[in-house]
Amino acid sequence: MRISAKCDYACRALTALAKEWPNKKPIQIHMISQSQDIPMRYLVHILIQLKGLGLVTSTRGKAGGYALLRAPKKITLAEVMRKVCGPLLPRASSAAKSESVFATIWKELEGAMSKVLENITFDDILKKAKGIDGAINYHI
Amino acid sequence: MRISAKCDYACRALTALAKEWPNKKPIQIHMISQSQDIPMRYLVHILIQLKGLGLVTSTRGKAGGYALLRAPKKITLAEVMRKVCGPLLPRASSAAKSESVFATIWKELEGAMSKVLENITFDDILKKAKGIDGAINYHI
DNA sequence: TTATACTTTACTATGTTTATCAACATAGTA
DNA sequence: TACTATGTTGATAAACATAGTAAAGTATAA
Repeated sequence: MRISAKCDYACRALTALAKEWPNKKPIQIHMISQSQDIPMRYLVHILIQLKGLGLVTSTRGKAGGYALLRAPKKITLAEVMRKVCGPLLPRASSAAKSESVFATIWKELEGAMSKVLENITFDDILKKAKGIDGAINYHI
Repeated sequence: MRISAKCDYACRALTALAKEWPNKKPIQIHMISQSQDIPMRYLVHILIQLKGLGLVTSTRGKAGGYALLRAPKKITLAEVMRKVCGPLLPRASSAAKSESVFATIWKELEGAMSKVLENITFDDILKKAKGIDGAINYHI
């Protein structure tokens, strides 16, 4: 089991947008791509999805780009993960088998994950990032 | 993010074997396939992997088959998941990016999952399954 | 009108899941 | 020993999902 690249990218992209909150100026795709080291051509699709999910808004034309639709404090990792990565349960579980022991266990596991992710907002992530960047100072 | 069918199958197969513990007689692949509703040709490969991981043993020839190598009580879901499904972290995370905020968060998440899974042994699963089978009585 | 940046569609590459088949190993029997 | 039924092992390939690329289309500020 793995967190997909797409999910990781989506979270990192949202972090980049959260950094600018509540500025009015939108951020261009290539900026996000550079700062977060995400393949630009792929990021395009992810941002469109995030827009469809009601997490970000977009502006076209010159000085266009993307911006958060809500305050970072109001966006939890749980919401993003659920929307972008989908549920934890295996696809194959049929109706009959949904009564199986493991259906119960996987749901229990999903609950434990949610508990952790509900308590992390993108405001928290910004604070954590500042700590790491300050200590290591890796980026230019 | 999803629990792969393979992981789900592996757990169900181990449950089928756990039911027979500590009988001496090995269980054939087609028996496991039938009772757990797992595609037989695929199950073959999963069992070979489980054998390589030191979870089960196999006997060839007439009356051959598979059996657990340890008591169900001594096998946790955490061990199986870690071995079969691999780590939670996204593959793409490079060395530089491993210092990223999300690398930390994904590890935290993995820890929360482990805590749940460490506390579930295949003995527990057998008991749960009995409860469900007894109540619903779905299988022939 | 024009440059710019988002939007949409189509395509390629890679990896995972599942199915098929031939080769090999073992136990029982004569 | 040789034969045979039964079952494991391993290689290969089709079907599908994911990850990433490319380029033409569309909206908007200047």
